[in-house]
Amino acid sequence: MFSKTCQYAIKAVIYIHKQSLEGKKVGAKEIGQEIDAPDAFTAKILQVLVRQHVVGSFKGPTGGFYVDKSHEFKTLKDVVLAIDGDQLFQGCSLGLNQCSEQNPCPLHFEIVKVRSNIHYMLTSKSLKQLAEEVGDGSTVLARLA
Amino acid sequence: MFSKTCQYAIKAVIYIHKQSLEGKKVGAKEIGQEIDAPDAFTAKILQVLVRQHVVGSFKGPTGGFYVDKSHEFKTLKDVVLAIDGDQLFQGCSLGLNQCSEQNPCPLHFEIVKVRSNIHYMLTSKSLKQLAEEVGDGSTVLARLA
DNA sequence: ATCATAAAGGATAAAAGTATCCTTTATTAT
DNA sequence: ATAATAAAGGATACTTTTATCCTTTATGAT
Ligand code: FES
Ligand code: FES
Repeated sequence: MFSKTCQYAIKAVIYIHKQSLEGKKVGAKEIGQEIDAPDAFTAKILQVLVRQHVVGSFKGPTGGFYVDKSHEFKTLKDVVLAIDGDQLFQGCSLGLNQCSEQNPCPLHFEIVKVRSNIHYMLTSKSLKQLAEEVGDGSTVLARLA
Repeated sequence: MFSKTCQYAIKAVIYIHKQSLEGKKVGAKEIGQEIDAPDAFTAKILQVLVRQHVVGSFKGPTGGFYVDKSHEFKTLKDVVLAIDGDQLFQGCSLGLNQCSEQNPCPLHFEIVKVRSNIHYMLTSKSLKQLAEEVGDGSTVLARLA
């Protein structure tokens, strides 16, 4: 459903939000450790997320990744779009050159429903809410091996 | 959502069903052309589907791929399981070592709903029905470039 | 000013997924 | 029996994704 890169991205963004709730900036290394992803690779992913304004970053000592008011309306959908693009939302699930209502593939009409669910999943909760759920322990970003 | 290989597999199986409706066996080459997939690669995928008893095959002249009574309860879900495995159905969408209700990732409870939709999509219609829809032109397996 | 820190960027490398080609085996038609 | 056909299998190549490492740039602390 999501590329491995995108899974990392989702977890990273939620973790950044969680730390930003406490006003903390976090480094790529720490993020990688917290979400159980290789840190150099995590850093690469974060570069993309910063370019797409999903999160902010600051260089130098006391630097790191964070979110502020300017990111408050970003959702998981923006994360997915930034990393995996719009294939999941726009493309034909069977790989036809485009998804078309007039010339549908055998899965089209069911896929439309699935997509609607996925869209809801990725937009209904704010990243802040998701971060709070991790904060209070009701969900987790990593698990012991 | 599905690997490219799996997209090919789904289209191939539906096409085989379509031809079997008319009692015809079909070769890998023809299948590849009809579903717009490389034929040698299509042949490889078909080997897996045959091993998993999703379709049948017969060697030699007049040979080819087909389905009969023994395949009548196979669904698209079996195709996806044969090619992509159970990651889509059982795995954690965020890549945690396993999906767990007790220790859920932030997307878990929404993913459960999405999965239920996907499961329905892949099991509610028989492969025969899907083949008929392609047969009567209401859906398509390929489109002109 | 200098140094330490952390993100950004570039260059590779390793692994997985996708694709091609050639040989072997089973089956049919002659 | 022989030749032709088509799937099965094996080896190899190409591409994309995932991952690592090293250098450069920006910033803050001293
Ligand atoms: S045409 Fe295939 S999903 Fe719409
Ligand atoms: S724990 Fe992640 S999907 Fe269930």
